[in-house]
Amino acid sequence: MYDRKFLQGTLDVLVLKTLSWGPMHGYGVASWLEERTAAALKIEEGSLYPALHRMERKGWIESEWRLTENDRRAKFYRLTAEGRHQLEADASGWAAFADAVGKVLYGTEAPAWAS
Amino acid sequence: MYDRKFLQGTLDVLVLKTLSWGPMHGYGVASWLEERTAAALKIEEGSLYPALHRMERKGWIESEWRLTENDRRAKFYRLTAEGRHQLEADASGWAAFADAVGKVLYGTEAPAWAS
DNA sequence: AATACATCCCTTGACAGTCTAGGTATCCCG
DNA sequence: CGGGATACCTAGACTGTCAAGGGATGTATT
Repeated sequence: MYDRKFLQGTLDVLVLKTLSWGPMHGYGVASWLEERTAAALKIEEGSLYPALHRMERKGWIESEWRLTENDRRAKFYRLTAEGRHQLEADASGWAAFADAVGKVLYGTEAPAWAS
Repeated sequence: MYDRKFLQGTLDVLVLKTLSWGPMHGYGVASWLEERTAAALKIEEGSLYPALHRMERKGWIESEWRLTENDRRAKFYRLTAEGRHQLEADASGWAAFADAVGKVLYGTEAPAWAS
């Protein structure tokens, strides 16, 4: 059970990665993320939709109203070329960050001042 | 070069882990974190000191004015038992979160809707 | 003696992102 | 008809980070 606070800043890259598989609507993105991570990640709608709008304003994704398989209207988001660039940058950024945190949390090398 | 935005929520556990090696002052904690991660992490003082005060209020750490090796006055922080509990919880929480994000970012299993 | 740099502490104000808690509408199933 | 799933949205509170300032003292350089 992870702590929600870590999500900060990571939601964007998670959504971008999800959309890199193909266009999908917000609800579907959230569902897949939760399913894919065995509910370890819980995506709140109050975080998701602002994030989608934010990224659309930035030109990372584009939207289009379409019908789902269930004949419901939904706004499908699609990665732009810029969004794909952003995804690559953020994915490697995350890797570097996670690696740095891992060094601290799971490293066994004691600091000099540790008696 | 990681993106600073990911730090959100992680600073506390990084500081707690650093202090788990023994008491240290704020400046020393920041220096060690930056050195340990090869400057991948940059700890801003404007984030660090509020974090220390926050954690002291929560009872995770305790402080005491002492002299450093260089004969400078500095506020040394020490983990409390509660802080050690918090560290364990947050460390495993981080691991779970990082694992979940990793599944999404580096997984090769395509969603059903990916044609 | 003056200057610079490193060590050590702190706070204020702006800002960004998340969450809670609401709201709307349609469809399907019992 | 009621409830739950699907699908969208926003307002307001909150939290944490950052930029940009501040001060004080020790050491090294000039």
